Amino acid sequence: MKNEIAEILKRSQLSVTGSRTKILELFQESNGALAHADIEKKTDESYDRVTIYRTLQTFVEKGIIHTIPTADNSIRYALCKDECSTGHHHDNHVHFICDECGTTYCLDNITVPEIALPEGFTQKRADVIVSGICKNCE
Amino acid sequence: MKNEIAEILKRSQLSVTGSRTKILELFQESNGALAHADIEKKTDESYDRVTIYRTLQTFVEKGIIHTIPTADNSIRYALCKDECSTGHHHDNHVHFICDECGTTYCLDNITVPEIALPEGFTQKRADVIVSGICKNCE
DNA sequence: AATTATTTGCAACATTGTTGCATGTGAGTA
DNA sequence: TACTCACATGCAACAATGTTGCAAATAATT
Repeated sequence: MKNEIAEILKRSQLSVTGSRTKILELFQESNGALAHADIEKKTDESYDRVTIYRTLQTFVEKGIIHTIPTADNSIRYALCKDECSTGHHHDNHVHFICDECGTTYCLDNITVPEIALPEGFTQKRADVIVSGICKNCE
Repeated sequence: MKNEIAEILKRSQLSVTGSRTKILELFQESNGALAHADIEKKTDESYDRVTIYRTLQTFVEKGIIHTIPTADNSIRYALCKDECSTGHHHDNHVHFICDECGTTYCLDNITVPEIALPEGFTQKRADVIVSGICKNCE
């Protein structure tokens, strides 16, 4: 388990450090999306706020996690599936955000439909954000 | 023109004031999405920051504008089409955000495909965020 | 024109995110 | 294992963004 995490970090040419290991662990456990604030809480404030910001940035750059667009202004992050990092294709994500509890679910099994863009527009990425009430809040 | 704006405000039971008229005007002109910062600039700082925040909140509540989810955390707003305010149906929006210049386009002519949600999830709204390079930046 | 309800601006604060720099730690090498 | 160097961390200070309470100003109603 810890080994697996170390592997991921090394593959991305990142040093294996306490904060990175811990944060990656959190993502694997949570199985959903995390915002900066969530991570701060779950790590019990053992890491500096700045470190968390930088770790998240690094992870995004290396393609380990990706951001999820939200309408309230809190960036959320989720683990990338393997395909993300290949770069051979569009990054497509479907997420569900609960209006009630704010939990963000990755709906990986659903495919993003193709969107026909007007002339001159190039698509790099497509996100579908469905919001409403989740199964725990109904 | 000004009359039309006053009409919209009255229909929502809002007093017709300088800031509200001006901000609504901006939305009608821009024909795209605006963030708080854009509005501050375009109004030449003649209105207090707080007023702009509150005006935007009010407009959202009244269904005059809607928020657009973004991955950088800056909330953007755009005018609602008439259907928005009826509430008889899902609110569906397709937007294109340019990675280069940040301009947000509303792609109203494109329909959001139906997303099949897992059991227990209720959809209130669906946003499709396509990002990439727009026609001006290619 | 006077009254009332609403809106605005100010001040103060809270939250979120960024940058520079000194210190500490991990990874590679002798 | 000890040494070196690159990189990661924490701290401090700052910048941007958003919120709240309250008094003054303005719009709507009579």
